[in-house]
Amino acid sequence: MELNERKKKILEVIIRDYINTAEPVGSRTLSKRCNLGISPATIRNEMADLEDLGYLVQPHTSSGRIPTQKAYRYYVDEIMEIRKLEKMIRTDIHRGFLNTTTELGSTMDHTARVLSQLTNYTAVVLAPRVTNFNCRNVQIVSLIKNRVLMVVVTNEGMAKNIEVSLSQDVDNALVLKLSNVINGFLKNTNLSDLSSELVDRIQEMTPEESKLIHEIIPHLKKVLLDEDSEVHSTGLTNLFNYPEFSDVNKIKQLINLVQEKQVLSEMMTNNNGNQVIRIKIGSENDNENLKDFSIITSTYELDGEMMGAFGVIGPTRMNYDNVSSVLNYIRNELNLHISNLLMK
Amino acid sequence: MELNERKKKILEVIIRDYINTAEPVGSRTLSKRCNLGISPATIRNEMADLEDLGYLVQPHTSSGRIPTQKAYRYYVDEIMEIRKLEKMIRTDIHRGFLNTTTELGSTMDHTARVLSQLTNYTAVVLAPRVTNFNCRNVQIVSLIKNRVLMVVVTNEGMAKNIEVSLSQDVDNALVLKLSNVINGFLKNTNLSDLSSELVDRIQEMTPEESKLIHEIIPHLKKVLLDEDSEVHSTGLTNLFNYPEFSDVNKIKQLINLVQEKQVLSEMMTNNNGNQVIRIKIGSENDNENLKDFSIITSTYELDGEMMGAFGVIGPTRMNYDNVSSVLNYIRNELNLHISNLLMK
DNA sequence: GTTAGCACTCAGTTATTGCGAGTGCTAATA
DNA sequence: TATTAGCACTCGCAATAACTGAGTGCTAAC
Repeated sequence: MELNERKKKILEVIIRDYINTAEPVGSRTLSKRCNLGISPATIRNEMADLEDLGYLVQPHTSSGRIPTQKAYRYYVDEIMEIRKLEKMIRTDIHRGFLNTTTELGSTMDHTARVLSQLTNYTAVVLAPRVTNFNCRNVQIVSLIKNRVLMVVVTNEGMAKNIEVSLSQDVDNALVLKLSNVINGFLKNTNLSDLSSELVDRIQEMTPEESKLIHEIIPHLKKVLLDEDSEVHSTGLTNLFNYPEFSDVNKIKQLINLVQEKQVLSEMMTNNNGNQVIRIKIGSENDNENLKDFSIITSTYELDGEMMGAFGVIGPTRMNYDNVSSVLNYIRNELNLHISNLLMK
Repeated sequence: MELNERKKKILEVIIRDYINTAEPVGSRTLSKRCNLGISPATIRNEMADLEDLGYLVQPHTSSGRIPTQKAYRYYVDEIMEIRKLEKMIRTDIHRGFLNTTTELGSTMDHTARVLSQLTNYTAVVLAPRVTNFNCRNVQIVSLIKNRVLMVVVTNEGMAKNIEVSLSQDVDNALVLKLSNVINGFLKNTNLSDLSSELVDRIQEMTPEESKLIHEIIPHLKKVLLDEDSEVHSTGLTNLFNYPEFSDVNKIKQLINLVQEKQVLSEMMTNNNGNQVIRIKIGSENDNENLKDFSIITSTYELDGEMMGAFGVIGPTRMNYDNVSSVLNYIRNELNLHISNLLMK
């Protein structure tokens, strides 16, 4: 399956050209562009070979060739290299991160914005999921009458808020009591372990407290397990400028995809292979709505532990090396920034 | 400018028909549909009159007529009536609100979803802005090292969270001190009045406290004044099904509009005329991006005071009476629900 | 005032043609 | 043997022409 140098070169030029123009590439254009000093006729022969091998197809008999998914995969694996970004862009990005506010959510938004600007595709960023971490403490703030706000804080200093209406009004004393009880069983437990059985183990509760706690737990669970709020995306309209998205149905498909935050979230976190930059091309994606797209993702970490993911969605005719290079750099920046923001 | 009964009837049928089909209405079709027992020829005469008066236009010489913006305005003002929704739908909506969780944000989301489902257009809901209310107290939760979370609670029991990184680490004692100081000047002040001068009036501060407070204030301002988080919208893709949105540019325009949350927010709250249901047709909208759309909005209240707004964006060929009727009912439900949720 | 009849208009569809970019094949060439 | 020039062929696409039909305005009769 190994291609000789010339075939490889020709394939590379075709892919690069098609990524830029979205037009099928013909032998004449190619002959001028690839600087190999070979005639269109020779190139035609090579192209026919590449077509036999499954790297190229013709949209119709008398047109130029376009790369197949297999070609993109070959390009990604064997040809392209992750570049170091230009100094100027690097410092731009770096400064941008320094200027972001101190809130986690806005850092995520910023990342998404930078990603979509630098790539001209749609960016998705997943914030760290609070349920991956251990609870340090829970603070309860009385709002009014029977409503309270619970603030769950992890050891790393991440916070999540849950509003709850209880079946009875609360006063300061009750807030304090509830607070003690909840802290009693949540402290230092992993937030994904939240279960009612856990609560039952606590013995020192009055019936009243027990009742209220059992009202609270479902809310707590629901909000903590809710993935939607962790998904930040931008640059949806970027894609509309590409000719492959002049079809309204494809746009619909895309919008639906981006709105299904849970699906996005799953898709970006299932990391098979442990590569730093993961590339899924067209039908390599499990999700049906993504069959026509490519997605490149990466992750950011804190003390070597995966915190979240981020990536870019675009057409299969995606500028793979630029996106990979950008992701690679952003990853470093994000790691840096997150470790300043959170602490283990 | 007053139209006689027959012209009025004809105009009504044309508008209704065009709203349903998006096709220009011809005299023959109309003659069958309007049951006035008049021939196409007569209708042609009447239509010519209506065109002269500015209520109708022909897309091209030999086609049927479509209503002008003036016609829609006439329809809205003089013809249509706000209906009472069917019993079944009413109870459906009512039950839906009862089932929403106790959190304000999710009530807003639910409202948006119901609106877009019932109207098949795009729904926008504005949550109450915390800056319209008086602060009851501020709670500070230490997150980690130099980071704290401030929870601002209003007298009505609304809460807003602000994450802040300070220039130095905080311990419990410092949190308590800061908490006292901030409560000292925020308690019972209107949250929009937040200014640095306010802070200067407080005398009993150590230089350290003063420094930290001055670090906090800008964040506080920024988050409290931020309107973006108050805007909930759904049903963007609903509009794509209408033939007027088969054009990608119009879709882009729409998406940009919905993403500019601040603009949306302003647009929906500037209430000139104090009507319960406000209808803006096409170019009646100030915003350039909305010139091709119609928007119907309403507001919800607590103790007679305006809390927020909600509404529907659609084509100028909008089903004005259905949307108005739905908004009218939702308004009541929302008022009810909000007064259960918040308290004055 | 209303209507039937008729000539006219014009967007949209279908059919026809010509163009051009591109191919595969073959025979000549290095 | 690999490369290339030449040539006939293919086929999408754009431009043009012809056709269709829904709808109009006008006029004359009712």
